[in-house]
Amino acid sequence: MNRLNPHISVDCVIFGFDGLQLKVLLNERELLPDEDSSILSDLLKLPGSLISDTEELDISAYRVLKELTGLDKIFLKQFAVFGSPNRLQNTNDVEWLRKTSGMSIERVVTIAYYSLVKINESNPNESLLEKTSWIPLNEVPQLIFDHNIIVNSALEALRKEMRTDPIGFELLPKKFTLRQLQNLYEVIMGNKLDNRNFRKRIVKLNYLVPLSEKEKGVSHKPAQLYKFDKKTFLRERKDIGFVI
Amino acid sequence: MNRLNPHISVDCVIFGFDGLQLKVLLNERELLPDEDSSILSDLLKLPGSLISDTEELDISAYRVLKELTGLDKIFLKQFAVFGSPNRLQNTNDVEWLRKTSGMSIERVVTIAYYSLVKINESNPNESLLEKTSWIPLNEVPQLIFDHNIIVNSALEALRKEMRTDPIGFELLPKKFTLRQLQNLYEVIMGNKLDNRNFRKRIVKLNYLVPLSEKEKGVSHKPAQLYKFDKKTFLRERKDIGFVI
DNA sequence: AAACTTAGCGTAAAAAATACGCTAAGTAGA
DNA sequence: TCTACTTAGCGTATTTTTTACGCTAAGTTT
Repeated sequence: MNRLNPHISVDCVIFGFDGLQLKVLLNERELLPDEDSSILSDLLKLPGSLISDTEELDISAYRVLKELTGLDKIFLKQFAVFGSPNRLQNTNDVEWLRKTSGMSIERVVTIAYYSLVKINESNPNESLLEKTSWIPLNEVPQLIFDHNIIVNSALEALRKEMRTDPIGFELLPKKFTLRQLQNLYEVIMGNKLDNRNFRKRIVKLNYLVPLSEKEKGVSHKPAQLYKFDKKTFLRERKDIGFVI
Repeated sequence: MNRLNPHISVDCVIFGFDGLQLKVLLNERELLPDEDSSILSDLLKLPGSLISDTEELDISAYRVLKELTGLDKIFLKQFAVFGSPNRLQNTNDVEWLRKTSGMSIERVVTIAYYSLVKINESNPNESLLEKTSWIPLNEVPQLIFDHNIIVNSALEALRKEMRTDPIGFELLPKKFTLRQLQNLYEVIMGNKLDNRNFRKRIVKLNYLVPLSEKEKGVSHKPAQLYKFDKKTFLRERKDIGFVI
């Protein structure tokens, strides 16, 4: 990696779904030698980095993701930019940023991405394991800088995208049950769905293919596993309407 | 306005609709003294500016818009970021940028906005009038830098947004006919709609209110004028579904 | 007055969304 | 092995929305 550009960064809101809850992957920011952790409340941050000066923005984001999750072909979407002149307010945090980057920092415009990760397939970098954790969305504490705003904004962007694109599968294992799929949509969109009608809706979709396998290790009737066939989806995709 | 930040700019894709065509507002970039215009093909550019170092990003974009259209309460949406390390390739253009900004330029990350303007109410700044023109989307020539890519990307973002939000009205006069509305959606979404079914769809919407006025100056039966009632829309907005 | 264009109303059929009843297949605990 | 319990999974009837298409009315232009 080349020289860092101290004016522009990328931050990633990494979403994961454990079957019941939507979670987000957060980093601890290291304490500075002279900091007293007991009086600091915002020690968690979004994974991110200043960009390298010769690097595509998306590649910067992928780099951050790869370091953290060990995955490299994961869903990534640039959804907003945060560049308020005074978004770096907390002087402790600015000091931390200055020291860890080794550069003098004035204003940093950050390009925000959200990413969807199959939580069970992700394999956090061992060395970072202790400093990284999946936090349920409704338990996210106060974060560094404006990172709470970025998380909320990412969630809205995700919801919006889910209304028009089938990206939910990025959060599920390759083989999933209809129950998992339904839970996912219920949690993210925030409304209950009728079991039976949901099912009927799925059966009509040719790009959701039932496998000849069943769920294992559950304490009730095991459900059929399905997979998402992206090719079929793209081929059959019908023009959705529009709102007036 | 304060000191400029030579690393970050805003660019605006300003859309307008004349009743039949979707157009975009473009600027001429001035010739440098030693340039031969006859050998240059890309002399048009998107309106934009390096940001001021103390300015919110959105405010920078509004500033550009205000200067160009004389309007200040217009629809503006940040939709993408373009920051490829080599997006400023053409050396003539870089030289132009260097001279007009008075700064040394290396890599510029641009925050892209699109804006929707009521074309008949806009009132371009007199001094800029000669250097600004509305170009139909399918006649946009080769532009400076990566601005063609930005225009195409803006159009896609606009289409996507129109599927879920009633933003088309931003492009129409306050009082409009159903024919105008239908033309607008046909042009942007790229498909013909049935006259009669379109009409029925509208009548059901309480936020599209018929006025007691009719169209004037047309060579056929004048149509009823309608207006968009945003308050009613927000109040009655129903949860739209989602794609799986 | 005739030709023409767009506005505007209506009806029937097809498709999609909703509401709800019920059985089947498995697990866990007694 | 029996019973209780949980979730899977199929079906049907009703309502709502979308689609397709026929037709008349009200203006303008020649």
